[in-house]
Amino acid sequence: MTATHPDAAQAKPRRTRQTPSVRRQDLLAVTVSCLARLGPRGATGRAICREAGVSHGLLRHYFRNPDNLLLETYEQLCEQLLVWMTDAVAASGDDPWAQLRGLFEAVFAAEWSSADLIAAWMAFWQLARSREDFAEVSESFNLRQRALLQSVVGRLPQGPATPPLADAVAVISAVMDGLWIELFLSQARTPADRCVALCEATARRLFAG
Amino acid sequence: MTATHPDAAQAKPRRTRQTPSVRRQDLLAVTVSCLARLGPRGATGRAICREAGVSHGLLRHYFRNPDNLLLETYEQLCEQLLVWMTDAVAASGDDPWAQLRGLFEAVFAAEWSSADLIAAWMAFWQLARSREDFAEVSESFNLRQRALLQSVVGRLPQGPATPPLADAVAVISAVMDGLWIELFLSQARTPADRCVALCEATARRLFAG
DNA sequence: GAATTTATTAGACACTTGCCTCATTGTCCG
DNA sequence: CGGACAATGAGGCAAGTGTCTAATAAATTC
Repeated sequence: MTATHPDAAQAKPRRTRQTPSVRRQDLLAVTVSCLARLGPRGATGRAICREAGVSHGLLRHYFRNPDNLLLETYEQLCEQLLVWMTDAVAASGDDPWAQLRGLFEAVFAAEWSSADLIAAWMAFWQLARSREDFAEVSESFNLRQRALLQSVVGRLPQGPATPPLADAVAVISAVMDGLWIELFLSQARTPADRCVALCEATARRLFAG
Repeated sequence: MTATHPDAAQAKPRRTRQTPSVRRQDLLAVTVSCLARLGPRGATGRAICREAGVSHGLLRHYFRNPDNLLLETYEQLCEQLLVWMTDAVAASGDDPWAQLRGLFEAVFAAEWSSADLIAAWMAFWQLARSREDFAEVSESFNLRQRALLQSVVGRLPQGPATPPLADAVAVISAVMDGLWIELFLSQARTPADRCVALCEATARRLFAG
């Protein structure tokens, strides 16, 4: 997003001898929006290039094939979301309840809970079903996300009837995912702030003292 | 499953004529399995016919087009799941807790919580994003499912700290959906009976007295 | 047993997609 | 400055898909 001269619009892809990262990143971003708007069926290599405003021949120049572009997009998305969540926790001070709330707010922040993004996410879930490489990325992300959640939940002060940690994490995780889906299916029915509130209420109930 | 003459089966005639309703139902069933195994991208009209063992021209004889086949499959699936859930509640006696447990067990029964079926379900969710007709089916199903859940949850005896009905329903529904997804992503990590137990524990906690 | 209906197949058409190859443009370095 | 080389475009080709039409064979009817 550096300022470029109007006539130098073409100079966007700075060419380094190594990796043309800008154009590449551009294609990755377009892939997400394409996946969200057209679904997995419409998000074809040519469609992505069309949307990105480049010729379809270019895809092959940066990625081995369209599937590989999808996979890399997925990997990047997972990485970004993990960083986003981890940062939110880290920025919420030392109180575990504040951290948990920060985590919820991060997940349901507008940046990550737009119906478009969730649609892309679900497209990847599906690809993970039928493709081994996507499944690996998905599994790795799940484990890491679960670990993050557990590290926060594990620090909450336990109440008299608090369930085993694994159960608590599973329930909280399920509520988050379920509300995420709900948000996806009907943005209006369950606004994001209500999702955060319901998540927190569920956690409080699990750790009530 | 109709009885065929042994010599007819042995000769493997290229065209085995079927009752319209049978063949139609056959195509609908194959569509689900195709969607599950190949994902939304692979579940093309021709692939479905291939898997069903009929020529691709036949699809048009029973359905307007492949999309229409998908839509009807979705409608049928929704209808069946609703009946399945409603029956489970009805067969659980009059105690609301028993009914709720019956509902959970129905949802996570092997018939409906196989990864294949959930995969098909998610494919439909995605189609609902980009297609109006699919969205209508999805919305209608959600409302009816929500109404069923609410009718059961609304009869539970309230505890001192029970949240508003709408919140309780939203949380329980979210946990169900979330665990469903979890089941889909990793069949091994969260077995069905554990899903049922977690759902029930969550409900008990909401209505603890 | 012939006539009619209809489930079913086969094939053709236009179109899209993924893969590939070659031409062109712009940039960098000697 | 001019060659080398990466970034990009354009187009061809085989394979797959959806739609349509015409030809077959099984079932039904008279």
